[in-house]
Amino acid sequence: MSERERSYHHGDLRETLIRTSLELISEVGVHGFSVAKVAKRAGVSSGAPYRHFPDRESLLMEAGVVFLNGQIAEMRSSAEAAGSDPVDRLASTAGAYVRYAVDHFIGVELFGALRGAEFVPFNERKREMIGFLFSLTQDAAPRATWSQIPELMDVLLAVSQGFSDMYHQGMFAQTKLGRDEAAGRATAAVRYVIQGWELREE
Amino acid sequence: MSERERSYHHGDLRETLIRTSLELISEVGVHGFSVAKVAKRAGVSSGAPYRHFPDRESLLMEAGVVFLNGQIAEMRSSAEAAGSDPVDRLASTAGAYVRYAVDHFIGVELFGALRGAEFVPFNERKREMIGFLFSLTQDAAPRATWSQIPELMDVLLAVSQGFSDMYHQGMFAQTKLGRDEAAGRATAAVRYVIQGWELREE
DNA sequence: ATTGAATGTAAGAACGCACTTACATGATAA
DNA sequence: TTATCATGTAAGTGCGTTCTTACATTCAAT
Repeated sequence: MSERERSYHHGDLRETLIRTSLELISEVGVHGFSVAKVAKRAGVSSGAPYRHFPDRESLLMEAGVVFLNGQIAEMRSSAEAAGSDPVDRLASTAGAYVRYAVDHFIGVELFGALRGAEFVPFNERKREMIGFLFSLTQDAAPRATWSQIPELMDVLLAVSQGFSDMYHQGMFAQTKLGRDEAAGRATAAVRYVIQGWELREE
Repeated sequence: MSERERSYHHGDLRETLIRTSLELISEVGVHGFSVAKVAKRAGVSSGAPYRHFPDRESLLMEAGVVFLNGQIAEMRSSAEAAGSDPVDRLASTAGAYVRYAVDHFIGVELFGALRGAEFVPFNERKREMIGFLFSLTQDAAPRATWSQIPELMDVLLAVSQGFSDMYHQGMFAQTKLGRDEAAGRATAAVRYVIQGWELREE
């Protein structure tokens, strides 16, 4: 493979560029992502990516799709590992969300950059994640009506995304917070939210 | 004043640039902020801002300070208006946080851009806000130990910041969410968190 | 073996950016 | 009035960006 990477024709540049994009983003953030940097890091000329992606956004979107795939997979396996209690499953999933986002240095900005109807595969993955969270939330809050579930889910998403972004931007009151601590706080916060929601007055 | 703005010497360019920066940011976000755009919008040459600010970051920081001042003021008056119940005060403050952030289109990215010891006035305002939230949290969760308060406060910040950023990036499950609805959900979420936290097992 | 398509390179156009320099203007104070 | 200084302008430097164009190389099918 490393021999192939040295030859004139790379052989697998498309996938390499996507992987390299995620690697770059994990260091400089979505905001610092650029086609030129990715190309340089992949050891290829700055025009080469345009043989595989029509423009910058398309490459970013493909990377975003791979990111969401990985995040969803982590969330699913984390829910599985949490056992059968629905609140455990939901809380654990939120922790996985934060861990994955922190590890990849990807925050809410990705969703801002790829908002719009033109990013079809990304939107599909987004819907998949939302559907998964929806069913988890449904199980964890069985008293919730059909219209309350998205509201509750938005709270849980806000907590998870908030922790990810705050970590990502060094915004915690007491710094020195590790990845797993941040994720742990998110799982605890989800429990608080669910428990507090259960005893609201309607 | 409009006469003054037309004359060769503006007369109050420094303050105008700060106001214009916030106006620009509220439309294009912190990421889209640039000295050139601010200068153009203020009707002044692109070099003029450098008579008042040494570099881009300094202007951004001054705008950030004004933003935080306004946000803190809104939070304080919102807490005041909420009455004497400490949970009401805290929840209402979170709503004010979200409303102000949404109105100004400023999210967690600002804290990322202005992280660092060199931004002294900004850090002072940050500390002021944290101190205010700390005391509110303390009142709302009287059972919390000294070390638990920052943890709980981080959850509340994550919720508020998460709602702001998600709104800001169009990331809600059901869109068509207005500013006040987003803020309302944040206040509700804070209540859930506090109530859920109160009945945790230690 | 030859040819054509896919995929790489090198170079550069066109742009926006932060910031600088030389000069112009106008307020202020002697 | 005149000199000084703060504050504006015009123009430009240098960089990084996206994306294009003309050409080079290699692979694959005939």
